[in-house]
Amino acid sequence: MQTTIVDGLAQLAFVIHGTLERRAAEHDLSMAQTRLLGVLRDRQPTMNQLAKLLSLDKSSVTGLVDRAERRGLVTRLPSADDGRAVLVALTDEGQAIVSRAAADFSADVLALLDLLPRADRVALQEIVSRLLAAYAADRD
Amino acid sequence: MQTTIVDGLAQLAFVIHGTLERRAAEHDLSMAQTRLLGVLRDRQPTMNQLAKLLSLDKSSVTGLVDRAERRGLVTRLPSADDGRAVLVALTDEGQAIVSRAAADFSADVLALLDLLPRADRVALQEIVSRLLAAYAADRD
DNA sequence: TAAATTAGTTTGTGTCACGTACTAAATCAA
DNA sequence: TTGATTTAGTACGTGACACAAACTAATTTA
Repeated sequence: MQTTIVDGLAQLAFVIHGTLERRAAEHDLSMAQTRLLGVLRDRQPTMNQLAKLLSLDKSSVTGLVDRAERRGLVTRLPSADDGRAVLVALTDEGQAIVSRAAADFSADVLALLDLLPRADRVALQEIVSRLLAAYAADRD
Repeated sequence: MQTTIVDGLAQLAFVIHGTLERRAAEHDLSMAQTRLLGVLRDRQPTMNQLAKLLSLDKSSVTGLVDRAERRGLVTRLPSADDGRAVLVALTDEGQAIVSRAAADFSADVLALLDLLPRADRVALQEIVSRLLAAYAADRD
């Protein structure tokens, strides 16, 4: 059966995805909110850019940002360049919560990897890097 | 800041998860519906067992199965053992659609892996197998 | 400068997940 | 055996989420 590697990767993807979901939930974050905060960690995009970054319809982003803003995790700022545009940024609280969730998630994944012998960890990192690079190159 | 192994694995998990989501969507299946049909491929559980398999509240499963049944993908059957229980099973159409979606997803993941040199593919398969085995053993 | 485009919100629809309350069947206790 | 409790499943109400279509306001373009 050739599908072994497919099943394995799918299982691994679900394990990692589930880990993130669980850790995010501990901070009362849904996956949608988590993705929003994650994207805003090193950016201050417009609503439109945000929609592209998250692969969502712009009307979906309005609601997502509304709820995050209501919780004090993000702010809407006017754009200096374009009077129509709105910039979205993390608040200090948003910054703090996403940092904590990311650290928790990181610890979980590192603990998972600690189950492997060191040589496997090193090899896995290299292979995954190559795979993602090839995937990115292929997506052009 | 370099890309860490945690980031790499998270990215890979999202790529694979997104691939499944996209392929499922081509068959008008949400992730929730896809998980439902996937679980029913080799089982005919009660609503209660289904809730445990999917880690959902039983009231959530009622709605999920309602919508799948309305689309003709699953059926509710009476249980011979327990007059309260309801068995859920795939219809022929449900079977067909989940098989097609699984085949499409499999093809995508194999195409992704084809971007790697053969030695990497082999190594990846082995490492992922070991990782999942260790994870399962750890979960006892 | 009038027309077309773009950014964002509003509104309406559907899915999804949860908690609570409910009905009916099965099990337990006395 | 029968009355009380537990269990399986559904109904209902709420809220997050995602989309499409219609709308307003600002910016470009012709």
